[in-house]
Amino acid sequence: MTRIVGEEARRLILGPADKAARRLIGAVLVRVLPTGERLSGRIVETEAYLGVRDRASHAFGGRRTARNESMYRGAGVGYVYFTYGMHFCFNVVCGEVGEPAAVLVRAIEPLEGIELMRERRELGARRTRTGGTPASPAAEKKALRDVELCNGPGKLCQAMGIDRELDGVDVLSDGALRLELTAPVRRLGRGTRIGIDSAGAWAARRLRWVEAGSGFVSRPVGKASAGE
DNA sequence: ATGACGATTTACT
DNA sequence: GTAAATCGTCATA
Repeated sequence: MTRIVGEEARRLILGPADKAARRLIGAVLVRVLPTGERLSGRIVETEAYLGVRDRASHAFGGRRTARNESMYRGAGVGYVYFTYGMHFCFNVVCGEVGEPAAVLVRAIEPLEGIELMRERRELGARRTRTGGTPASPAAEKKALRDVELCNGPGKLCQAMGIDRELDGVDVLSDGALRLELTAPVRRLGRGTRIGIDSAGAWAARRLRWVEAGSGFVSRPVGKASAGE
């Protein structure tokens, strides 16, 4: 399948975050490790963070700090932040320079490097549970299925090795983290964003997008479960 | 300097 | 369903 990269891709994602969030479904995210090994996956779930008026956005009200500086650097920049004391989340910035709009990548369908992803996820999970001490027999038996490797914003960062060092990189250049667009995905589902309950009326906006029918999303849309 | 909290994940009842 | 883990960031003082 034809991959759209570089400046052509930048033009396609530049604009309102809701539009960019839809366009990014189906795009391929590629991580090139320092060893040269490749990890990649198709984006199957995104959320739009519209800009300074969006109460759920880190840039709400024009807030601009060291943490969210990348959001202001223009379309194609990656915004990686650390949260809950243990997880990273990855966004693709889609606004003009100075306008902090971005798309949170919430889930990908693993394509390349699946066994490396599994190692990272299982090691990480063990470390979280035991604080670095030897794992219990039960923990050692823990085996993650493919569908559990990247079905959440923190999980995919752990699997792909995305951390603070990749904050601010241009994902439309040939670097350690690359974005390759494909033809638009037709079958989309939408729902409300997850984990933003304190955002008032903005929490009700349906700014979350998934590839319809994908089994690799963090949670299905369209049901009355928490977060919908 | 301090305290509250988070665009999450996991385990447990 | 609920709670714990775990710490950088930010607003307040």
